[in-house]
Amino acid sequence: MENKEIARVLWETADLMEIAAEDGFRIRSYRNGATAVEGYPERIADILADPARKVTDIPGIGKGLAVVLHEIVDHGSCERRDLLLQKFPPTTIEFLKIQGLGPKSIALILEHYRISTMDELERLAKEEKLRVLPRMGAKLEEKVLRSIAQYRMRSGRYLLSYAEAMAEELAGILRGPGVDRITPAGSLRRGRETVGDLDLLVTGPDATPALDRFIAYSRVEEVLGRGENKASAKVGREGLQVDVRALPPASFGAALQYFTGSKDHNVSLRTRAVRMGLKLSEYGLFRSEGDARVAGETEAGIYEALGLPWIPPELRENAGEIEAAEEGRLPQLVDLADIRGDLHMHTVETDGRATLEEMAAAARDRGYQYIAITDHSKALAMANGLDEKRVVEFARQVRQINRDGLGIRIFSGIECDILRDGAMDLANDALAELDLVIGSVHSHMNQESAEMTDRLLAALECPHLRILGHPTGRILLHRDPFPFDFERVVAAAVARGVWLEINASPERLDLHGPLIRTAKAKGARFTISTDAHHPQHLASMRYGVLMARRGWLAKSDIMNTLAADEFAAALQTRS
DNA sequence: GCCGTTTTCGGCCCGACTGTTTTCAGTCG
Repeated sequence: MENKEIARVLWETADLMEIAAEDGFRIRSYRNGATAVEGYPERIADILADPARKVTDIPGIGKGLAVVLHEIVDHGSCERRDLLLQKFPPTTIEFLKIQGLGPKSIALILEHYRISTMDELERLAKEEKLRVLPRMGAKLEEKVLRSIAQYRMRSGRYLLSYAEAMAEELAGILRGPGVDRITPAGSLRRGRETVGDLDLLVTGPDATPALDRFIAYSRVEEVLGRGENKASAKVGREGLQVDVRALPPASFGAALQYFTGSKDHNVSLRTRAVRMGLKLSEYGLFRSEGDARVAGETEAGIYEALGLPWIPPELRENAGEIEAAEEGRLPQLVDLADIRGDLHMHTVETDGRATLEEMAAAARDRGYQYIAITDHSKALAMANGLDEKRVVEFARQVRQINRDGLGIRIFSGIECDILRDGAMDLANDALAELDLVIGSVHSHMNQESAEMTDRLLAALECPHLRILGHPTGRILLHRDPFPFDFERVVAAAVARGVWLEINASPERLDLHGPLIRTAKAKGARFTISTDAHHPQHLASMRYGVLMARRGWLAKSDIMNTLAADEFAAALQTRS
């Protein structure tokens, strides 16, 4: 059993405990334990199996959770969870995702009505049966119905990071004699921030046995189909649909192109082929007359035969990329290797899980020249945000660290809350002490568009603000972006020399491709940052780079591709 | 349930908003 699965059981148990109104601190311990397990570099199952090792050496795991971990690894669940599930069916945990419903309300509803599915919850709200319960009213019913609608729209999609991990896991299963390459296609390959299903292409002289290995894999929950060249199944507890295709090397390029999509891109490409007297399918590029094969072994060969340079998958959204390719205007897209520093991260000073030194060491190991430490400001009380006094002390400390030399340059920074009226959460003279101020919205996200726009415009007036953090505030599959006049805010940011963050956290990926393109057209400059709360999160940079590529950005559009001295100089000047 | 310890128990992250109240519980971040 992998750490992720163990953590998942712990998270779920904690949710159930919350609905059951168990002790809050115990619930917290379960969640801490889940985080610890999830992020642990070794397999917990291995440690448990080794009599010379103790899981209780892991911070956050004590005697109690050690027993629980044994139970989970041995039979996939623990006693506490099993007992709770008798009272609250597993589907009711999903109710926690409905805005306006917390554990107390869910417990109350379940006390009065025997329901277990989202449909039944929806019916209760529609039939005005929630408002008869204490502390519930018409407004709540409305909110619940709205939120269920959103929930439905999101369900069936998965985070890019989840799909990517699944693709890697399955590649390990598919690999074998006769298999040369295993390549994810579809929206995962295009770097879309969420993925509906996973397409894996397997090629080699004898690729079909890989389909058997796939079907036999222990994490396959339900086989949907198995043909000669294709197998489909739902994999993992979340039921991600995976299609595995076995392909002969001769048509691999054509299949990769076809299954990468997007559908609209392919339609345009096929239309183009027809105009040229050709015919494009997943089997290759052929002459319309006579069926002679023109290309198919490689993707590049297909594009070339169509008179185009190879188009990076991130651009294949039929959003002008074919025209640009034709005219030789495809951008030289930024690469992960271009990134020289990470400009948004948290430490134990607020809600991060590692010290400044640990984050710096991890960044240095990634080959970065610099980082900015940007903990939260005081408005985020739950995160123990920094007040003016702590900010000034922190800036002094960073200056000292840079004198001592950690092998990487540290910029002192802050992720300062933008308050509801657009004021910054910290006084200007404190912000002036810092090298880099990110301004972010973390509260009152339900403001009307006009109000939110004014709020952001007001924040941009702050002379110390350099970066607008996660500009739309969205949390993927969980919270929609808050409404505001994006173009007006971008125009103001450009005018004031404020850069836009591309937040690389896989739950955010904010900004995304289309907004990035809009902003670039208005002259915006960008930073890509991970918002890391743990050294491992620094690896999320690649997702941010994917967003930038989907936004057609080149290295020169992104400030943290600059060398340390150039970046420091850029911080000094308002461009 | 974890942790730390002045070793066996007390502290652990809190403030604001919302809708439902009629003085505040529950949700959210």
